[in-house]
Amino acid sequence: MKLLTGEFKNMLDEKGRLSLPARLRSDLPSSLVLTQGVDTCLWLFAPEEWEELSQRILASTSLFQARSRLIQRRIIAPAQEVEVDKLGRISIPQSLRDWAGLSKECIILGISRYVEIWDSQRYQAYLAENQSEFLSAAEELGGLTLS
Amino acid sequence: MKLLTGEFKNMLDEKGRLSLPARLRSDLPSSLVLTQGVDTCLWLFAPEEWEELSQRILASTSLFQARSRLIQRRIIAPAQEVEVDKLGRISIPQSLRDWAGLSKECIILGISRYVEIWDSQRYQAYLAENQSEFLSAAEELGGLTLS
DNA sequence: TAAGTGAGTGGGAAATAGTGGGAAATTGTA
DNA sequence: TACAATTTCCCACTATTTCCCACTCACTTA
Repeated sequence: MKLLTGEFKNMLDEKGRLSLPARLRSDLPSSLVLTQGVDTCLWLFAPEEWEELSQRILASTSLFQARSRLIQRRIIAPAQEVEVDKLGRISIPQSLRDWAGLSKECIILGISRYVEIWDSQRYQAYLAENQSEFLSAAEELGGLTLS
Repeated sequence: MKLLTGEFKNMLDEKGRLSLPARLRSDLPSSLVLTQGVDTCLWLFAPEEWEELSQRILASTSLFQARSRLIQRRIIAPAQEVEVDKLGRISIPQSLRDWAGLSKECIILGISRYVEIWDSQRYQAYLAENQSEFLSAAEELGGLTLS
């Protein structure tokens, strides 16, 4: 699969539609799966990727364990299929919009195998809060070098 | 790949384009990957270098760990492919321009396997702030000798 | 010193991407 | 069954990006 990365800022319109950045769009199919992410953002997957991820989650969780049910309810349950319209937009269901706190300005992150959608202010706050954590995580990558 | 070094000062034009210094250009392919660096600068890689680095990062991080997501969002997500136009310029996407605080005067650093792009003022400030840190880091290299 | 070459800068025109809004269709509700 | 509300489809406008070319300045070479 191609790169599928980049950080973009697009506006959610009054009808709850969001343009996918052209650079990401060209590598995505016209039918996608949108769900709640682990932080307060939405995750957008190609159907095959979602299929694989959800199967793996289901395989490692059980109906009879509280923690498992939590995971299933938080990740699997909210998933909805969305279509890319012919101008390259998706319409984000109200429930997901509310949950992620999307107001108008959104940040769209391509993370190689999937896409994240954040409310712009929340994302800035998230980065600010985690700046020092990031720096120490980066130090830990110190072992990685350019060959 | 050849040694890719040198410190250059070029101007970002009003459309967000930056000339790559001719000396670096001749050793770079016409398609490159630009992303956020760990400090407030941009990193520019040849695609193969980036491919290798990003794969190693992705392989050592997980969608389900907070620190991993932070690394992915800060390093992997902002990466975008840029083309060198036939006059040797790259067009720096708005989001990266804003993030690195590039206004007009930019410093371009060749660092052997990759290139850094700094806002001139920020780079000066960075050097000034870290002068004593540099001196002690140099001391630590004491074991290294010529030969 | 003058001409030639190469590097960097700037700007116009065309193409593309993003945004907003109307009309039709669908859904839910009374 | 009729009405209201929401969603979907379609089109138009505007801003941004991309492509192309011209200009200037500095350095080299004759």
